[in-house]
Amino acid sequence: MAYPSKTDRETILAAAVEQLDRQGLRSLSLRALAASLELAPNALYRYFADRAALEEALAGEVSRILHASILRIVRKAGPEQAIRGIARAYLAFARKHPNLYELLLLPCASGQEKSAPREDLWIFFAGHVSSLTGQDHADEASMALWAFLHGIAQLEAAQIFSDGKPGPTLDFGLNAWLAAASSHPQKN
Amino acid sequence: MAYPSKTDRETILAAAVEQLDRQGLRSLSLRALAASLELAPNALYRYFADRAALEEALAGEVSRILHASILRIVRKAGPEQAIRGIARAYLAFARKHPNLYELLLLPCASGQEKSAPREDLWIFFAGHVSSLTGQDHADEASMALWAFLHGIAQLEAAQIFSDGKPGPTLDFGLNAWLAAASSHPQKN
DNA sequence: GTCTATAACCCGATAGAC
DNA sequence: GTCTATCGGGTTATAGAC
Repeated sequence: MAYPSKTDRETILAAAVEQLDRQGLRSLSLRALAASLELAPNALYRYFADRAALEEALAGEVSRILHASILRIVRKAGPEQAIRGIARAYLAFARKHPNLYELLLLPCASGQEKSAPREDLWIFFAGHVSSLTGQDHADEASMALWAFLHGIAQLEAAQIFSDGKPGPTLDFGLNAWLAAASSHPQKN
Repeated sequence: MAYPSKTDRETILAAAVEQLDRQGLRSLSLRALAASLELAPNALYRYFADRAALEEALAGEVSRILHASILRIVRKAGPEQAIRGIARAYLAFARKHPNLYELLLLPCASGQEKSAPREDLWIFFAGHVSSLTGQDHADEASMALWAFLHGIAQLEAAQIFSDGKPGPTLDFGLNAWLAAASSHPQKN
């Protein structure tokens, strides 16, 4: 073969994640990405149909990295401490990698299949929640907690918190959620 | 004067809001905006230093529109019903105008003064909350509720909810928040 | 099948004439 | 305040070398 592959999807994605983490999605350019891999300006089109496809793949990567990051931090403990640990790890990731986190909830185009890595993260998350609430209300409780954590992350990124510290707000919401979650009968 | 004014800031912003609402921020272009006003491609630079300045002004517009939209819907009622009404109106706006809502929490650049319209909206919101919680915990409670509502809006925009309906999740979180907010002593 | 080369078309931004 | 002209850079599609 005359032109052996100089790269592959994984290598491209790794470089893209690195560039995304540093500069943000708005200024992520396919040309610069190709140049950093010493490729022609448009060589990436062999691996991704267009920019949207790359962003979609990046969103999956973000879910994987976040999932791994949470697993690395969370220690075995009671269900409530596990939830608090997950919340802390989730927000720590969003704070440390705002440009990556931005892609986690990228509004997906119409009629698009779900990201598998995000599904894995969701299953892990909902599993911990259901050990507190029981199966009956696991879905609502998990979604509500996710929504709250995501809101905290975004408000912090937008520098809404007057002193930059979301601590009291996080405590208020987390305690409210835990009280509601624990008050439901555990039938599982 | 050889070239009389053909436009002004308000006209530009109104047209920008309309184009933003239809096509989204990513595909909002200064050139197309100028063309829609029958102006030269760069005529807008007299009114906005650059694209970031226009987006910043647009974010203020979004806060104003959202504030007005909530005021239009919310009826006088008990504090709890007012909160439920605000939540409903907030999410209705995010659902109806996802492209506008996206700008509400646009991460602001470093060292930037707060948007005045957003501050007005915040005061209105926190005022209703404090009538439930008292002054002592108004800030944490308001921020926590805002974070939750924003999370719901974003999860819905990302089509995370399996059946597309965030109803049960919203009820779970809102009830948890109301229980926590009402349990605090009202000292004001 | 994979990379290179090129070109058409878009955007943001600046400079200078009117 | 608006215009024309232009620069640099980005995305995308096509044609062709290997």
